[in-house]
Amino acid sequence: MKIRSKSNSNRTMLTGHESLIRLIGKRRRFLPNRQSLLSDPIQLSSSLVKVENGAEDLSEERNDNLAGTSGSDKVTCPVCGNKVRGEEYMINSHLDACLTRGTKRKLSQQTLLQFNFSPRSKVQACLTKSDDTKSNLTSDVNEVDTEETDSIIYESSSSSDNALLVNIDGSAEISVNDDTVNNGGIVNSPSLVSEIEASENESGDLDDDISGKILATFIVGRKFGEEGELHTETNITFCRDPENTKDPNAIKVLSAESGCNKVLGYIPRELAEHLSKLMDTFGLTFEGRIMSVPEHSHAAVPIQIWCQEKIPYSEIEGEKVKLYKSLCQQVLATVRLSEESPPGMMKYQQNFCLLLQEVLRTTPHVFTHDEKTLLENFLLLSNDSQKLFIRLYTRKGPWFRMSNISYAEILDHQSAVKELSAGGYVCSTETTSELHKDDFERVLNLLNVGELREMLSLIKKKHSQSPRKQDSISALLSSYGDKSRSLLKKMVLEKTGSCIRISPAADLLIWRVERLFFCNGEQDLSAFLLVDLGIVKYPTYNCVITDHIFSNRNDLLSYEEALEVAQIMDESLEENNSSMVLKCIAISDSRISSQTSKNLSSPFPCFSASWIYSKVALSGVSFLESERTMMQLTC
DNA sequence: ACCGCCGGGTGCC
DNA sequence: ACCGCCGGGTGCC
Repeated sequence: MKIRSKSNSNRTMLTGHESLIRLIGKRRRFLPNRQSLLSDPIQLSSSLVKVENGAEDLSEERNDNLAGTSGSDKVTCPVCGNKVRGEEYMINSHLDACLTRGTKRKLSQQTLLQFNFSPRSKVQACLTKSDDTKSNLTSDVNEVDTEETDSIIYESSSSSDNALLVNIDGSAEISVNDDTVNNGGIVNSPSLVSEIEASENESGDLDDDISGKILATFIVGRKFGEEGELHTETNITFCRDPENTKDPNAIKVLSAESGCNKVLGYIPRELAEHLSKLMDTFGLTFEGRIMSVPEHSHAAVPIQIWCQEKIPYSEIEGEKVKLYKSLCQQVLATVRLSEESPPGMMKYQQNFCLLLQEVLRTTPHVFTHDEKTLLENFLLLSNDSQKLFIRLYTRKGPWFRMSNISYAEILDHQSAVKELSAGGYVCSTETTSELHKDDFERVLNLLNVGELREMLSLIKKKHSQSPRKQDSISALLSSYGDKSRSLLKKMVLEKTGSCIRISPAADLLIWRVERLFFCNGEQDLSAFLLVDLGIVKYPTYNCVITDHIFSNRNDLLSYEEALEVAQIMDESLEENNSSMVLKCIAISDSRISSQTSKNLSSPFPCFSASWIYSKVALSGVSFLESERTMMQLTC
């Protein structure tokens, strides 16, 4: 293998590694195919020769991506702004170093490469995001000049970094078109949109004044107010809470009965965003009443609100009339949107179900019949079951002691487990006759140190009182050999009580659904919460899907397998495990050569297995090069 | 969630 | 262990 650069390639060990990390996203705790991948016999020595050649090709390809950087052309690093020599691994090393600086990764190398270093490449847009279905989001898919795209991308990404994680072999265009606006889309922030909307409002619809209208919404944030009994038909009033640290637009809900002193909760923030301006700027006051009282003390309470006052249009200036009407429209649109959410549903639950429905709607062709059934049936489960499943899915687990599980919003945990278990969504030690070895050890880990010590003391042996939990566990395991293992299992389960986990099948399937929905491995359900809390705001756009990212199930499966190899490579690089790095290179090499032209025909090459494997091989080779250089230096 | 915060588990540095 | 520290769970004004 040729050492490419005398001084620079060894400066960082991360060459190419960063882009691999981006492809992988969050590491999976369990790789379903880890064993089979690694036990697959591959001729290491012979394929390595090929890999060397392959690596040359790959780096050529990468340099092509860096368009126009042949020879000693200089390019401007988009991160630090410095001029960098555009040759060989210099750019990669530089970018890796730049991106690794600090702990926060705001920019992705891939994005940077595409948007800044390939000015001549044709653009093919892709849509990925749809996690904010509250907004009408438009991303047109068409070919545009890259220069133009660059500017759009940069503007948008400053306000919403993740929205444009567009990993296609090209780039993306976000456009806000007039249709969106006229459809009454909710507009959160971009001033561009508000202006258009304000100017095109005279379209004659009657939805521009809320005076006299009854709006249905909810009381939320009840845990922040005074706990107290609520009653249907109670009259309520509203009061601005500009001092609120979490949201300057906050609107308190007060009980009208008890002299307006009791804070019942707040208006949902999306609605308060607009209502507060109506209250502040136009002095509107609202009243309302409680429609029904939910069973859970923290659940949203359905209410109706209205405003009696009329705005005397003749007395205010034209500009203000426009603002007023636009605010009213936004309020009405927000209310309409929230009407779709069934009562008693938690937000995370709504989001999860929406994600499921969306994926079932857009990519049914990648699932087997059984998988589709499992997903569809989830939507039919009871509220309790859905909530419990989602809560557990987002936790680390995989095993949980039932005695440790308790959620305020779930009424009956036991029957939820029963239903989930019957549907194959969770496994329970109650219903599983024989625990697998790995599973047993994970369950054993659920015991705390005290409990473990207690168990150890039952054995006559003078145990060495090591305070370490892992020591106690291995002591226990070795005390009970294979023969008495079932006895140990029984004792442990007696201590833990009933334990449950998400079933491996459901776990894998939901992971796949998330991956399909977000088109990356970085985002998960928490992305919804981020939007709900207003921590990130995405621009308004519509998804126009022109092509399936995965044309069939097999493409998806081999892509997933490639991601597993990528993760193994990532882990191996991290722990400097050269032999495993070699192994991954060999796997990648054999996969690439067995499905050569596939990625060329795909409309979205970076969602192909070959693409992943090329990155795996590239980062592996870079690692080995660095290692070699280091060795030379130390000799 | 890239935050803050809380609260449990853990250990003799 | 009446500490610090680590790491998981959580968040809907």
